[in-house]
Amino acid sequence: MREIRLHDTAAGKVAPLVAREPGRIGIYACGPTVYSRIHLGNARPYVVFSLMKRFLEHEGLAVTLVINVTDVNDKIYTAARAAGVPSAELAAEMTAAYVADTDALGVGRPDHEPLASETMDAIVAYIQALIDSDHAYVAAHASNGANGADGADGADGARDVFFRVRSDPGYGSLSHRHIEDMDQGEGVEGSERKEDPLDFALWKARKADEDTCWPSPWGDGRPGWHIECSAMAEGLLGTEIDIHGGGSDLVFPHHENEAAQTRAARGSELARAWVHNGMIQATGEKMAKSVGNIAPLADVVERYGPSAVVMYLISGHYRQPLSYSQKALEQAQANVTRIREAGRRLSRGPSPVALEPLRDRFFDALADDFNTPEALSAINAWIRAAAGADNGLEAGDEHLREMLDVLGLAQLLAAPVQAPPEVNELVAKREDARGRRDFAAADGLRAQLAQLGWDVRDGAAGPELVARDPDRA
RNA sequence: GGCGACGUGGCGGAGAGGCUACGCAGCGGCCUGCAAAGCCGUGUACACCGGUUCGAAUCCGGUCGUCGCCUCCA
Repeated sequence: MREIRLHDTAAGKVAPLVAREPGRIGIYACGPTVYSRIHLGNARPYVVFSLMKRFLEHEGLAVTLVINVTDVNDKIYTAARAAGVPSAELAAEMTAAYVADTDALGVGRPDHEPLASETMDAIVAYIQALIDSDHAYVAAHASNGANGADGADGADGARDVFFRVRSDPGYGSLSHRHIEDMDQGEGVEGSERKEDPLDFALWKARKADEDTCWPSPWGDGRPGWHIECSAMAEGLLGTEIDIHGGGSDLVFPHHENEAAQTRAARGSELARAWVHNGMIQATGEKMAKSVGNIAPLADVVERYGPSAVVMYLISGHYRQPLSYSQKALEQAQANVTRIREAGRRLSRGPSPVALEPLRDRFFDALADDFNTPEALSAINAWIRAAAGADNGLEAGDEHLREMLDVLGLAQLLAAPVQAPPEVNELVAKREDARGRRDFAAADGLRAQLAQLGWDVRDGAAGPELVARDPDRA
């Protein structure tokens, strides 16, 4: 088996992936907060870690991929209020939309997709463990509502619980920053109840305008953002997870806090390797809902097709920023078309042994910090070589299928769609016209066929029908 | 202000001390009634200024610029 190397944010370098348990790899990636439809930027980690799983499986490892859904969160409350629907309803609706939107990409589903709302017992127990070990504390005063809108806030005695950041000597080791260097911004919600401005919330006492809450030893409330991931990840994968991933914007504070919680409560690291993908940029900056430069995933898939979207996402190295533009997606579409055309010229079956080095180059590239652009380059080289041999007529598609499958693009080699009878009739009429050298009539029929979504290519072996854009049915 | 990335040919985007990916677009050719698809050929790029070296786009220092994080964020 190849040695697989990945960039670990904590170590700050590319290092060999050594499975916690031989032959098995657990991956936990942070998924979306479901308060609206996801955008292209949210899709990047989904695709990166899904494809990483496929690659590791190809290398003979048993992989468990977990991508969580944050369905309890301030933004959800805010969005639900604005929409005039219960927050749980909005969250459920957007979770379903997220599943549909990512399903459309065709790269597979994670093995587990835990919801924060369904992990409450474990979250509460986790917080209790942190309190018991003195790494967390219950706020001295009941929350009185940050907005002061309702004097009854917290009257039931519900309290916030905070994590004592300075109690973790390892704090900052993931994001490589020192506590002293941090802006200790004031004015953050709940700051007056914290012992230290650095501390972050594990449990938030229920506010009057929040329509969901869960019971706890500290009163009704809900979990903070970071604790849910520690709890969900541990519940499904344990600690010292092989790979913990997400967008690079999560390194601090989200992942730093997760790591601190796990060290404090369990005495071990949450993850052995932290893998972060770069941001997608639009209009020169990070694509984000708060910036307003987002491209909803569903729209992009609708417009360019799922294969082109996946191709676009792997056209750059996962750790680098990736620019979003119409042109970039169109290029990805052209690349997809090129591969599909190549597949058309291949027979089904074993590939020439002489092409194995190119296939190996593909997998070696992925083993080297998941270098998809280099891997794509190997595919192109393979295609060129395969096509060069007897016009490609003798080459089988096995290698190409194997490579594309890891990228979630094997559908590009799907058998061509059969044309309906009326289309074939038009082709026959056109052949007739061509036989009479009535090219005006022939060209007219070709235009008609194009209207119906079929291209005709006149080859030595007769006309070939090609469905236009089968990726966008 | 602190921490960290990055500046590559028209565009996207790898790589990396000497062997100068790959794709898209363009151009020329073959094929074709014309197309389409394909094939062949074609572009000597690495922000700037110094330094190290026989040799640097690749290492070191500086300059300029862009981006990310430090606050919710994939």
